[in-house]
Amino acid sequence: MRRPGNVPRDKVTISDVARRVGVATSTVSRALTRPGRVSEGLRERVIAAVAELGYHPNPQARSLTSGRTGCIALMVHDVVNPYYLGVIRGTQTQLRARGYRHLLVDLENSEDIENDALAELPASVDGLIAMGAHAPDELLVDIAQRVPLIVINREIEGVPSVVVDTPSALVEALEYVVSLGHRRIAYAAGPKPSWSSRMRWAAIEAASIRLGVECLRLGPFAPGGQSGAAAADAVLHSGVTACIFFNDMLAIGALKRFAAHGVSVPGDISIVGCDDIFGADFCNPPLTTIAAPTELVGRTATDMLLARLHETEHGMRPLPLRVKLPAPLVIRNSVTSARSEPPASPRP
Amino acid sequence: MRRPGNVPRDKVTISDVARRVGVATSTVSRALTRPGRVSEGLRERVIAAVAELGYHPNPQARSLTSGRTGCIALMVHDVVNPYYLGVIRGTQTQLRARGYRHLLVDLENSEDIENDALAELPASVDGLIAMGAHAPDELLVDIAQRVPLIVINREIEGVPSVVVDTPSALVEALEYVVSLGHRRIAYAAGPKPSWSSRMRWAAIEAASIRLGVECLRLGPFAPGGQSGAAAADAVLHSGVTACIFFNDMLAIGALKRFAAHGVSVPGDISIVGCDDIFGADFCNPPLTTIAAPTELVGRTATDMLLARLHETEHGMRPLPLRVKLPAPLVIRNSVTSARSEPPASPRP
DNA sequence: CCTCGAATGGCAAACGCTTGCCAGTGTGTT
DNA sequence: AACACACTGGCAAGCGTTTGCCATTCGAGG
Repeated sequence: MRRPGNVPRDKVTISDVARRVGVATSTVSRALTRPGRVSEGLRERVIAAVAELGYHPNPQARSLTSGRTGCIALMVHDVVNPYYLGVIRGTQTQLRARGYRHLLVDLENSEDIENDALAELPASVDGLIAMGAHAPDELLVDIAQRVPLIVINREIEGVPSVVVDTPSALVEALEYVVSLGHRRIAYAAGPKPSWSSRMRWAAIEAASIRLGVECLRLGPFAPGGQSGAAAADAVLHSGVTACIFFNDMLAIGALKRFAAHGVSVPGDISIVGCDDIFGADFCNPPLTTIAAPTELVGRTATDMLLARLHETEHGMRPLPLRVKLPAPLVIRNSVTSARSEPPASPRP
Repeated sequence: MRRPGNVPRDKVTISDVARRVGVATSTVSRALTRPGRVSEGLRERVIAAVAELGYHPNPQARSLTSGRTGCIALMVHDVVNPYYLGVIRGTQTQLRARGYRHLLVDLENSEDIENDALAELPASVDGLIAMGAHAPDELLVDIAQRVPLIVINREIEGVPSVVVDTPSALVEALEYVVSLGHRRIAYAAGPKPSWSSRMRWAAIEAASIRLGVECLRLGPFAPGGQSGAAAADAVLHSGVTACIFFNDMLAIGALKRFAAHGVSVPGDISIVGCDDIFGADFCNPPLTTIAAPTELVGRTATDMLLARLHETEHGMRPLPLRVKLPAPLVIRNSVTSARSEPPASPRP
């Protein structure tokens, strides 16, 4: 499949194809993008010429006229957090299947970057999926009016969203922990602006009151692994016998710290994570956690976005604005019965 | 021609700015993109008008004429593999700093998708970073002539590359394992078309001959976690006392299988992984592995690509074609001295 | 004073494609 | 036979920028 003279092939444009077939460029364009708008025979001849010439439509030119870029942006707060992996895969798969491209925007945990992205992106993509955005509601609502937007793990009036129902599962987790005899429990909170963390705490707090157990709120902690150490220390000093962590990153980070301090999990302290990220099943001990259906989240968000895109085109009726996906509590080995006495202070 | 879709007509274009300032659009364009081409005073007035009107250049139109898209694609074989996380972060950071956008293309482990991507992408991006590409050399060389391309973890005549020197570290690992008394060792290979896996095996094989130990080649195995189980079984049946795995995904997958079979690591069998992915440090036991500097890999590849882009523009001298990054062997707890006898056969 | 060239800004032609509108051709209906 | 109309394809006007080239201005050297 080598080309004559191995000279870089000149750009072949739609008019080359048109000339080859002996029709107008508009006809080629329609043959390629409006199935049914041209006769089948012509269409085949066009396809043949396209293949023969090795024609690839220029996406820039295409989007300049059509106003569509064929590109969807996914904003995540921190690619390095494996939590996003599933979501990325989910959106990617779905997008690819529908012929869209995937712009991944890593916010690197920075609100400045988030603001920049939110300002620049709407002009270059057909739609936006924002995950764990920290921006204020109004900004997001504003953006949603200019470009189809789906937010993940956050609910805003007027912006379609998909959230995973971790609060319910967290309540279940709390009940489970309490049923094992724990009476003093902590919640290691995620970042202040995190909608998820607020929801999680609200659910846990309410449930702990209902169950008549004491539940402390620790933190906030950054969601990265290093903060896990700080969280672990806070947990230790709080004197609780069990702790629910905002997410698995934190929990795993804490696990390492506990190990370093010689604190046994779940012997000395029981912990439950959240999200069931990569690693939660093979850390030591394997983490009892809430399994977020991340890939499904990605697929669902993408479907909603795509549906929205086509809704505009075909004047369909509005689609569901909010989807809440269930997340099962998965019990592994990081929780056990409370001992009769509070845990010893950290050993050397 | 009506505007497509029913987009609110609030688009501010360059001619709005031009009108506001009282100059031609070409002048606005130059004020914005050719510093020094217009007088400083005018430039400031343009900037002011831009801010006042809330003008954002239309990226599509811009790239149509300029031929630049401001977009770089990163192709990875499987986003779900945490190995890529660091690389993604590295490219992302660097790209952002230089004002480029980041198209993430997940190949979903499919060569079809890889081929599609390789065919479509060059038209829509300014440059390409391909990680662990399976495509034949010629195709990659061909593409490299049309669009700046950097390959990661693969070396091809005529295509700039950055590779991690895992083979050297693997030799070191082998020496380490042998020094601990192991004499029958296995290498659980990665996918057939993987350049990395071939290089790794070549290095290990040569070293094992030099060291006078027996080294079996098992596999190939897909790099995903599930294949770890198959790999574990193969290892068990091969009767070796130690195994070096193509990567940590495989090793961790095997670890789970070993645990399920009641085979102790490193008691019954010693294992070493490769890459030091997220999780390698907190699995059970923590994995002795080769720490690939993934984020550095991403940054380096990006720098090379960007340099190449500007080299073309400014006629600079050619840049380094190949970079090889060292990867340290990190010793944790999955390797121990060989027992005097070969391990027992798998227990139920 | 004249000439020359750097500095500055404008004109208009692309860039490659999509799409509203129109014209020519059949086919079915009355 | 006349008419309506669906079906095809072509024309040409953009889409919002960039950029090659030309015109003007202005200061300095001759």
